[in-house]
Amino acid sequence: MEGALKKIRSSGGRITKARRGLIRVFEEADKPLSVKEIRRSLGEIGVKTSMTTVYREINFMVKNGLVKEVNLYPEEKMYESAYLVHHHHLVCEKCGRVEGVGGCRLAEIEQEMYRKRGFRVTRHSLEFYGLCVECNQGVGLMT
Amino acid sequence: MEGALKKIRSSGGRITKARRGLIRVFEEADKPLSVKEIRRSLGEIGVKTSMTTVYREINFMVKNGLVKEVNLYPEEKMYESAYLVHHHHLVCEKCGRVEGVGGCRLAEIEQEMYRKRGFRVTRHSLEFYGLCVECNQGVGLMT
DNA sequence: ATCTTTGCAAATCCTTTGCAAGGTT
DNA sequence: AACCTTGCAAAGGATTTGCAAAGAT
Repeated sequence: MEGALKKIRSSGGRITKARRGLIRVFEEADKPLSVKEIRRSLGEIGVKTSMTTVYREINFMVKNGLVKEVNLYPEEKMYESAYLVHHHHLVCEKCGRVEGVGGCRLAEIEQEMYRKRGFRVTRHSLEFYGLCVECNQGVGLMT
Repeated sequence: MEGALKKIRSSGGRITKARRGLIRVFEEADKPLSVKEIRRSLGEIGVKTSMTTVYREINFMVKNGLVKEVNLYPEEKMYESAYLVHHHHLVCEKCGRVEGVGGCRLAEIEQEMYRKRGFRVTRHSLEFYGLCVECNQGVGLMT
């Protein structure tokens, strides 16, 4: 929260209800959110805003490094806090649940990209799709 | 080409100029294409069509397993042939070039997701972003 | 001949922008 | 007081849909 407020101030921005609300929404979110979900979440904590403001403020927060875009679905942009530690996503294609997983092991592969192809990797995006524990119950079991 | 035509027929579809053209475009593409690029590529091989048809036929081809959606940028859907062998993408953030890389080593990690969390991974999407060989020239060198 | 595909125009949906009013510093 | 942010209405784009004409089998 503090770091976020500081970034806003140092970019010449003001601390408004919408921004406080957004910071809180992203702090409390346990998965990436779509623009609509963000607006709904704001509403749930008593911050009423227009879609216009949500769009504008999300862009502001992305530009200032408070929030990151996440590429889960080709249909819809999702956003999550930029303060989360690096992780990947497990997306259940049945119920839609999204979990984060830490323990990234791509560093070695990235170095190899540089050695073998001269491509200097600065970031990556990795998502797994499938069935979560609950949706997977009984699938493939011989009963 | 043959496999593709067969899939179209077996889904009750007809072999039209647009579809032949699309199959050729995807066979010859060396990177994922946006809807606009697809239309342009069609034009270049002499297949004039409307945007409407491009949208409709791409969706048809995705639904019938000829083409896959690729999640390179949150801004824009991209498409590539579903007949390519599994690969990931290297996206240069300076010049926009996109290369494919084979040699996926995520199988073990996927098994671990199942053992440790019960999540059954069926597919994944991995893209690397950074600077390609050419754009990387001289960067970081002490001259 | 029958059923599918095409392209236009219109409809929809999502996102951005201009601007006057209100909020923050 | 100066400057930033908000929300409305309107504009701009992208994608989808209805429908009559053209095309494929």
